[in-house]
Amino acid sequence: MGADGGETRGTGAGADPPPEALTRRSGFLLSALGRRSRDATEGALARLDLKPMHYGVLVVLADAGPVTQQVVGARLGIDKSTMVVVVDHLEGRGLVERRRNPGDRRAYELTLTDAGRHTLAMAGPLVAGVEEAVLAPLDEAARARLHALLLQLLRGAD
Amino acid sequence: MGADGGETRGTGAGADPPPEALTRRSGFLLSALGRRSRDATEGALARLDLKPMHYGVLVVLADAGPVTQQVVGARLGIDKSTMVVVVDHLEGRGLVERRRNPGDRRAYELTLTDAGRHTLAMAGPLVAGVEEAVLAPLDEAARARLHALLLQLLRGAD
DNA sequence: TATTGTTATACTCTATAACTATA
DNA sequence: TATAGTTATAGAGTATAACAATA
Repeated sequence: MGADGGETRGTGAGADPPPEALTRRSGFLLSALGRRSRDATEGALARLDLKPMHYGVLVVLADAGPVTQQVVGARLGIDKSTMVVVVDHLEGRGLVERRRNPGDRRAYELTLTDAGRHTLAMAGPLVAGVEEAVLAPLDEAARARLHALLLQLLRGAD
Repeated sequence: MGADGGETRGTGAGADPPPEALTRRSGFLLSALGRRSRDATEGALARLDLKPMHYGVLVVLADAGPVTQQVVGARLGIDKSTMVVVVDHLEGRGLVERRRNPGDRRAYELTLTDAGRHTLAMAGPLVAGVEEAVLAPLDEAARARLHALLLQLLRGAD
């Protein structure tokens, strides 16, 4: 957890507020808001029977074209054994296809199917809607400032 | 996860960067940075044999004085059955004491011991150090802006 | 010998439900 | 009947290690 104290769920739900000694820390806030955003996205994507991880795989494939499981996993920080389960799910639903790479027959090329592109197109607005709800307290200028700061943090530690 | 794609670990570690289609979303960034902050804090507190949740309990007790397990749990969003395990650990190490409440003998009052206060005093700088590392890419003014924005988000959804 | 993907397994975290002792 | 805390259990989520096929 962040500079946390272990908010598990609901820091900001209906429960008592966390003490100022914790909310004073940006690390705690990042952790609490990250969890809130994550949980809300998970709830929204459940309607499409997708977990955030599945959505991420679809996004990477749409973005980077056919690539191997390993490459997708590296982009998302997903372990290769977890990737198997995730791709099994997506393939079982006809959203993704595994094709043996002729050049290296150990590897699969993962490709988006039309159904996968369609599902991704439905998921996008759901994810955007969650973000809209999370960012609701901020006006457009504040959102832009926040995004720039967060991006700087992500990049800075690479 | 945030507006994520399921970064599991290492979005920002040594792996490939996530695609722009994901980093474009503030929700994804919140989720990724929240996890980074959380993991780093967990690593730092491990030296004191504390998890972030344990640290949070100590902070609440230092902040709010003797209160019941239920109250602490509500402040941190920790389930009551999880609270039992957390307090067992803290009590076993002599950092916290359980005292029956004379007014309501079902409830315990949790109190910080001197050892608990001492451990908390050691943990504070560790947590602050993690935050310093996470926020390193930002100067003081940017950190203040970020904190204000995050606080507004946390409060706004209460 | 190293690598892609697979399988089996174990571990952590957390939630749920049933129980106790009080109220 | 309801509440504070406890216990037991089950479910996610994820990591590790051993294995197959290929390089």
